[in-house]
Amino acid sequence: MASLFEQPRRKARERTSRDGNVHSSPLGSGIHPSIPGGEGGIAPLQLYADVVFDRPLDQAWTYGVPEHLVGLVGVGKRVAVPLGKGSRETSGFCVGLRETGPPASIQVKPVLRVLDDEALVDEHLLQLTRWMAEYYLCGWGQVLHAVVPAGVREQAGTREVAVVEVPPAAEQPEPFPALTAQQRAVWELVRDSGGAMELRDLLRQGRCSAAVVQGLVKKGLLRRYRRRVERAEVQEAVAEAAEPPLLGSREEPRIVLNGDQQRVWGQLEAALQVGGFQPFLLHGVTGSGKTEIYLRAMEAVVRQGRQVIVLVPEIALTPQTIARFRQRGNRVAVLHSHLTDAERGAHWRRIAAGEVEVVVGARSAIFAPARKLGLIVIDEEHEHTFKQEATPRYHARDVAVMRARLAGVPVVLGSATPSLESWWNAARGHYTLLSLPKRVEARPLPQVRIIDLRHEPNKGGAISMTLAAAMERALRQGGQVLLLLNRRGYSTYVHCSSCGHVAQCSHCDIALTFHRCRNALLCHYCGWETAPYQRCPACGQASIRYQGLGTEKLQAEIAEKFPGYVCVRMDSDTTSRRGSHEGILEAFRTGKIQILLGTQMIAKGLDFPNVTLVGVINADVGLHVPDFRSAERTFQLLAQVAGRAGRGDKGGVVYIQTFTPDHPCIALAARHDYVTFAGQELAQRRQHRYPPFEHLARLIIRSEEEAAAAQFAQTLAGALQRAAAVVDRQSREGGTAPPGELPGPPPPLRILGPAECPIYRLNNYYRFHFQVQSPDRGRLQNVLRRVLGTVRPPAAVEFQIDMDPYSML
DNA sequence: AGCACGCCGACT
DNA sequence: GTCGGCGTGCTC
Repeated sequence: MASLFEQPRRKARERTSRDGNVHSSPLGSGIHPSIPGGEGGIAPLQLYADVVFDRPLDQAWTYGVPEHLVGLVGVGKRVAVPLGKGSRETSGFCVGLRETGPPASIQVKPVLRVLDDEALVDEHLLQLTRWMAEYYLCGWGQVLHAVVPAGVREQAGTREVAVVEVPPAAEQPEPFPALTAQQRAVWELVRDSGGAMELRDLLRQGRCSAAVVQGLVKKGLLRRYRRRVERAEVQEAVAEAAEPPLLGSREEPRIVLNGDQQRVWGQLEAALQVGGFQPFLLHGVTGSGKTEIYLRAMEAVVRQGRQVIVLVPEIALTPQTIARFRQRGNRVAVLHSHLTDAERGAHWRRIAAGEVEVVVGARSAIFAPARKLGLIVIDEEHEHTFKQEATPRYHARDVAVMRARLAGVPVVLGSATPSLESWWNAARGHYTLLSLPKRVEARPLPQVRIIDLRHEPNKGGAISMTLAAAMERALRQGGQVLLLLNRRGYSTYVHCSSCGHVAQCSHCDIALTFHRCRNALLCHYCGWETAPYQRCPACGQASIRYQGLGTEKLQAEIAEKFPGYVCVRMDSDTTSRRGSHEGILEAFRTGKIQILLGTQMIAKGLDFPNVTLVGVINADVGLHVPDFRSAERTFQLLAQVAGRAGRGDKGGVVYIQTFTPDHPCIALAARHDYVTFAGQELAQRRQHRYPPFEHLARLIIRSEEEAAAAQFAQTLAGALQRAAAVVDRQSREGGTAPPGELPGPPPPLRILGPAECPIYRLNNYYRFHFQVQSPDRGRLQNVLRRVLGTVRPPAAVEFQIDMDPYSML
């Protein structure tokens, strides 16, 4: 299949080099020699630039480069060009230069200005973003726009938006023109907003097309102009402090590798010496010393004068790890979500200039402009936070593997509980498996006891007598306790016992959670909040029951049952303030806290040697969500949290409370048996044709108008069928069967849907979705690309494609 | 995405 | 008959 973005090749690269405008050099002088040949009679060659825009356009547009800009343009720089019928000035990325123009039938417009002195992205990042555009089905320019931080582009932290406002009364037309019902509604919306309104918001709120607004502008009832606004997220970031606190830089003694580590390190070291693309899956049980392997690999790469990118799921939870990176004498750039645009831009330039050896960051750090990249590490590769839930909906782990391939460097994916995708890639030989099956210093994995809540005597409350007794014992012996409950709030279910009414969000199909700290009923999906009520709003009876257990209620129970001990709760309610993670973890480390309870954020990567007991209050939370990954998620969570116990000399034990002790993901997590779990789960996935055996895309349709959403879902169903038929026919006629293979029937494309999403109404949107799957990814993408080209949702409806989806709700 | 073009229903 | 709203197609 031909690529969407045919790249002009070699010539362009030679050309840019000759101009002294070498885009692969970091921050060069920015001086561009004038072009020879102007007066000497040699006709200057015409140069053309391929440009992509931050729009859902699936191709590049070719512009002529005027002579005075020939020395300034460059691949990876942004340019201002005229676009569209009105030749409106628009900025885009130059992604190619060449000497042959497009066919004569299209009229070429000129590049107006070159916006950057230096290329913002190098050849590798261009290739990577192009691949992303094709893989995730969005515009190349959109990917570039999302990937290059605002602080790196000009006018950091701002963007230009179209706004409309009602002109002052004196300038309004006289008499007042006649309006359609829709125009009137839209006009009143702007008038009542009391000022200027962003066009995007207006179109969404007014559920109208741009033509309606255009009509109002023509009649003189609205004024339209462009304005530069500061992005909301920048305003937030600026308020935050600059750098994360450095933990005490204790000098770490040189660690001696154990046998397993030596074996694994030997394999990795050899690969690093040879160089070239090599993907590794490092499967090491909790506490097996994966970080030390990363550190050795980093050191080896840095010694070669090259750079390392390390991706971590959540930067706030890894201060210990970062401190260890720094202690090894590396210059480390830590990219986290609290940086201001200016700071982010500064980091970006330092990385590009080679002034940084190690880049540590979450998801987006995979786009760090390391020009001498030598290694990529992804820690906790199974974590879902690597998947971006907004366009472009990329998975940083998959992007990392592609980047490593393009750059020709090794990539290490590490986890105690690998994603089944990665495990399968290792099993089928795509990745090299490295195993650390034992903990360091011959420490045993903690013993796990399952508490069967169906038969457990219970004196009211969430903590069974067995668990309470174990906690008492652990605390008396000076150990610390970690308790996992993966649900925030006090009561997760508020209802009326006389009529059955359930407190629900008025914007979502979601039961509200009572938060006692804020004395409010909260929706965990949209944030809507309402006051708790004494009487049922449906029947008026004073019979409201607060049921269902959350972390707040658990904390209250512990305060009552363990009065002599300090118990702190860690969930997104208590850690929203910057630095609060570090504060709580430091207090736990120094022993000021004896009992730490929290949601899944306490399960990740923490290394506290004095934790001798880990308790899981309810292992079944999350097991029954309608998602093919729920068993995998549950296993990962249990195995990870169990791994927090017994990391010191005192040993440790884990108690898991559950109503379904026989479920494989619980029983096998209790035995620390990832390999068996993965084998069984893969068999299930194969049988049900789920990833990693088939590729899955989710199509999401949403609208505030239920009927409009339903109708477009039907339209889409037809378009999908037709597109699948066309692609089928093409692949049969095109004879694209790989050489050596008989052209068989094309692999089937399964289209499930339309169906209401599991959470049908969310944030006032009614939502439908499709699952489309095929064993052949290219075919899946071709069908969806064709669909994108043939249907356009009406103004009130939004339509998104999520390739390799994680959230199915 | 944003903008112009041209086809159907309410007016002089 | 025309005016103009709103869906459709194109953007080098």
